[in-house]
Amino acid sequence: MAKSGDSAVEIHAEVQLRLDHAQQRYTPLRRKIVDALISSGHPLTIQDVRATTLGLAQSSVYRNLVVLEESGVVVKVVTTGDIGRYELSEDLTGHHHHLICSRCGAVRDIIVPESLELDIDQVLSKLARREGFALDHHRLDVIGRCANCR
Amino acid sequence: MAKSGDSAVEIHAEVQLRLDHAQQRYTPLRRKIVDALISSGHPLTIQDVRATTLGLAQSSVYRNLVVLEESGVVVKVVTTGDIGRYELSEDLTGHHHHLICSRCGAVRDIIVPESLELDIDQVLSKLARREGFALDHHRLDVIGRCANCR
DNA sequence: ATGAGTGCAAAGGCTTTGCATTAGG
DNA sequence: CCTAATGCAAAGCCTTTGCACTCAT
Repeated sequence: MAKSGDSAVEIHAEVQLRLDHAQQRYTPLRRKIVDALISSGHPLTIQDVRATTLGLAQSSVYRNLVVLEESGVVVKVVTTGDIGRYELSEDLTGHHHHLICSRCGAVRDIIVPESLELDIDQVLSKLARREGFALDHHRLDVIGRCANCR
Repeated sequence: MAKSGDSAVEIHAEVQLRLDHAQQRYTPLRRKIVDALISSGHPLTIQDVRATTLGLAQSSVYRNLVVLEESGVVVKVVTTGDIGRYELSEDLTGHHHHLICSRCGAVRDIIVPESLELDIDQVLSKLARREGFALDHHRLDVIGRCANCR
């Protein structure tokens, strides 16, 4: 499986596999979206994605992101709730968290020490079990003001 | 200041103070909204709030939640991104985190050990500083499936 | 009387869906 | 050929705004 540090070609190969598995095609448009996500390095809005290619229908971007999401290639990132942002699945790029600007919604990826991740997972898995939840993953975000919005 | 464990009357008193400070009135409708949030014990959607009082205009709920948010009484909780949910500010009810059902969006409050909170804050404040962010707060959510949605 | 709060309805903004056209296997 | 993908436009859904009416000071 693809993992942190993979090159673009390796990621594309893994995306191909996942789409195959989901019986979906890896169309040029889907490849462009994945390329945009790879090169940006942070979650992109639909408009961000559209901006990377001229004459790209909005509906196509939405629909393809749905397909990519259902195939386990991308995930929707929830920030301030207004608009959706997408990034490559963590098992393609590595586990990380987000620094979110409460004013402009900008997102930057951050990585916290493995030891802290383990502590968090240990505590949360217990709590989830106690509440009858089937734990999927955790989300640790930092909310603040980015340099531009101070 | 009000803090974890306060009774409803103490919370109402503190809300009154905050609204006064923001030069806003504590109207019957606002009191009902606060009551709904106190008694529910978890974040409520606009429709949840409306359901607590008959013949309550949707726009009034939205507008009052804006006022309450700007006055530091409630905060908007972002879960799966589709619909907004609101809860009382943490300095009225105590710091906590959320268990979020990825299917139905249900939210339950959870409290993690203080020692873990401290570890998280220490790590995140460093990372935020490094990225030029003015840290406001952190958000640690557990995403999973609730007992009903397994 | 004067300004805030409320209800109703219309407008906005992001997202989804329908349908005809085009491309891929 | 036949199904999937795309573009365009319309529809949906949650949220915000406009406006007249009511309430409180």
